[in-house]
Amino acid sequence: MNNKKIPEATISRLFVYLREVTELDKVNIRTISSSDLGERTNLSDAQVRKDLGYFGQFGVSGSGYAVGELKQSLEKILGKDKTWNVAMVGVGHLGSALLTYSGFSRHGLEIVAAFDTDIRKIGKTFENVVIKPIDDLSKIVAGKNISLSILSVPAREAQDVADILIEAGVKCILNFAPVSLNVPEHVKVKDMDLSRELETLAYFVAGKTNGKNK
Amino acid sequence: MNNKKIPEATISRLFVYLREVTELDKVNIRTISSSDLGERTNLSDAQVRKDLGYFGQFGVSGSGYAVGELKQSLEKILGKDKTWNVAMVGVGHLGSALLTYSGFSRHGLEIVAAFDTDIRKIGKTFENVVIKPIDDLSKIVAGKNISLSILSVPAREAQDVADILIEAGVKCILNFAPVSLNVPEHVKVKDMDLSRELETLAYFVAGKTNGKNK
DNA sequence: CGAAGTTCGTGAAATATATCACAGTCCAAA
DNA sequence: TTTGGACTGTGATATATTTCACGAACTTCG
Repeated sequence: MNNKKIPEATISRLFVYLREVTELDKVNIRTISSSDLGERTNLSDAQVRKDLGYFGQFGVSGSGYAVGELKQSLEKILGKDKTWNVAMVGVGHLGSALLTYSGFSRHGLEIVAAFDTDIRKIGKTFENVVIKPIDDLSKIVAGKNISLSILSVPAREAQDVADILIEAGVKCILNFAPVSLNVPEHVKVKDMDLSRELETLAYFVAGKTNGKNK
Repeated sequence: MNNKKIPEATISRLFVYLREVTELDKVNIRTISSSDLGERTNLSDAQVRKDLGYFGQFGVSGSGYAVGELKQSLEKILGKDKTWNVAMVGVGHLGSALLTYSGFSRHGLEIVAAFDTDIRKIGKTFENVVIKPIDDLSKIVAGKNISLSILSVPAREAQDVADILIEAGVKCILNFAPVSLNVPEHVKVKDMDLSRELETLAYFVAGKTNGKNK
């Protein structure tokens, strides 16, 4: 194990490796080399080894990585023994879709509270989560020890809601609103700007391809 | 204007700048400096100037950038005079939420076709888009000149569907399925793995904060 | 008009990240 | 055991991206 700062991209890839070895484990594959794992994840063998190398030595020269062990190690590193409570703010189309999305809980992410300003939505239930008014956010977030949040409110409300979340003690925001949030140092935001991502992809194939003039 | 390869991150930020100058334009602010624009987007002034510098000289020493001109230039650079047809595959919770999401069309992204394998969904309409069977995908994608796609099918089907999309001529995939897609060189994929993003955020605040042991 | 103060544009430096390449380790087979 | 082949772990190298820093351009004001 070395002490260098670990790139965020490395952590993100670790989850991909974990996903892969979990699959391998299911089908009783016992061993995998960095190059095979790289092939399955569209990464280079060196990248795989380097990423894992930040956390210790998991491999065996000559044969590769023991799938079961690597899976356990990754789970340990990534805190898969933990469960995270998540607050959802903004229960529109996207928010309600995410509330009913079972993928989160499979990964130890439990949406335990949901909030909206729309009085017509308050009191409704999605997947056992009752929608509460934003005014209750602070109390509930503190009470349920929530440090992760998903923000899917309209752009114009996003900053205000983010401020409330942060004030309440939330440390991470997965931000679906197309705005640049201003947050203090200790809070991490990941922007999920769907239009922007799609447009950015489009940029790189434009010319070669077929957007239409308006 | 220089000829160096332009980072993808730069392009992505250009959309952010455009969003910002569009706001500024609405409220009749005529001029903005790189440092002010940086502050509004949580980026450094140098980053702003460098990004814009890839595409020419838009600024005026001493006063900054003319908002209207910069807006027009960015729109030009980013192909905002074009409209993109988008295919949506997989109309589950998430897919249908995205179909009814108006944010795309505001950005020149029109979802003009939607597909699913579930016979119960086929024929239903969301926002004027009729859900078609995957078997029709190839014909429709070619016919409507679609080069962008959103993939929100279950993980196990994702690669097969991606292959079909690519075969049909799609060039970009916004991939919500938690799998590493294998695609040819000329196709661009952006993974939107919501759980992974949230978990990656969580990793960096863990310890300082409060995931619970299972 | 000239001086003081802004702000841009951009090479150069710094930092971050990914790839290379190979010594050393391990396995399998005879 | 010994040999050949497979594979890891990791410094060194290469590439990519961001930040620095400063000359030149422009604006404003007296």
